[in-house]
Amino acid sequence: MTPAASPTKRTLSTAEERRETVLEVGMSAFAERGFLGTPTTEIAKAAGISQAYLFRLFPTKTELIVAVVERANQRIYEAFEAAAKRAHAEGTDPLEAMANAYSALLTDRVMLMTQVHQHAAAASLPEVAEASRRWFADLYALVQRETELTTDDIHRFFATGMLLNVMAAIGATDEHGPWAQTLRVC
Amino acid sequence: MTPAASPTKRTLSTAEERRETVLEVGMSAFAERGFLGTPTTEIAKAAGISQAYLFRLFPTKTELIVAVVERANQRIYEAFEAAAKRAHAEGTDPLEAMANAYSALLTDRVMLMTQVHQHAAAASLPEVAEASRRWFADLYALVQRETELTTDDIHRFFATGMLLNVMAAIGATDEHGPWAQTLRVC
DNA sequence: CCATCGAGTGAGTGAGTGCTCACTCTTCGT
DNA sequence: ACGAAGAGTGAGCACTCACTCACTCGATGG
Repeated sequence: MTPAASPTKRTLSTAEERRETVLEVGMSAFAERGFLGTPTTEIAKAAGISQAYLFRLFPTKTELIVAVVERANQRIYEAFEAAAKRAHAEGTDPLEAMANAYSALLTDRVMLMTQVHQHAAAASLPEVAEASRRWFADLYALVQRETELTTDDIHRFFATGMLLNVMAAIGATDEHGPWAQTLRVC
Repeated sequence: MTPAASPTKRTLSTAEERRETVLEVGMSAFAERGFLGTPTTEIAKAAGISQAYLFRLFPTKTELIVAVVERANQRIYEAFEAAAKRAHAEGTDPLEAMANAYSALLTDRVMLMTQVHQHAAAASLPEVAEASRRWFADLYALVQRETELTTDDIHRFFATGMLLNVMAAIGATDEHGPWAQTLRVC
């Protein structure tokens, strides 16, 4: 049983690779049923590892939740950053670019629901609340730096984003009537 | 052990009175730790009844959750309605009156968190999503009828409300910096 | 070839958790 | 005075959940 051939073929993954997988499938799972509503067994199964090993990678469920939240927020930040950079290079409106980037992210139900669950979980998990605030501050600074808009416009920008979150979360579509059509516009 | 005296004194409550109490303390309990995070035992204890009886009053936990959500939404609607009526009588701006009414409601942490948890729970509980949509539609109709504003202004009104929700949920206060000061204004 | 170490798991465990059932005690109309 | 209807509960069932431990096995350097 000498593994003479295929020197780069690994049957075991590194812990870091596994953590990566767990974060990814964990985010999906949490998005569907919420942080408390999703058991760790389910995430372990989806990641293709035992629950016991999941707890070696993330010592508590809370730590996994916080890691998922951090990653989702980071992804939003990077999308905004890239959109602004592109807009500047192309000479188009950076705010519009960022708004479009956010809309695009929200079409991914996983990102959307992670946002909403994050805000709900902030009440019981101080680490989540802290992370939310930190990324809000960073995002605000980014928008302010890249657009040089008035605080009033920036307020409107974020407010619209939060309304979009809620509309999507409660499943409001244009068919539900004029109210949904009006409130779902960016 | 004859209860000879005190003929009008009732030691038992009616089921309706109990349901009322359960709704009230249930809303508080759910607000703190979320719908899934709050066990029914805790609510029963807070309401001063056995868990067994709680399940006679509300046959499933989900039914209790939906009842709590309905009540919170109804309270918001009534607050808006009263504010608009008062504004019309006094000749002041009805939109401003409703905005103030909402701000006042949000100072009650129970109402605030019930809103946020409702939006998060909408993903897993279709009844909650349906209730959210129904009350949003009613609220929209009310604002439109009472203010005769452009859809753009109504959009801004609701968007601001949702942003306020989130800011409060993640515990953002003015001390957290200029971003919080800007985004927390109505 | 072997020692060492990191990857990985089967099989739990104790503390809940929603919900049920058989039963008791009050109230109230007649 | 009595009996039906309603208020109310103790005890527990069936199941789930986060988390643990003793253990196996594959990879890698010397």
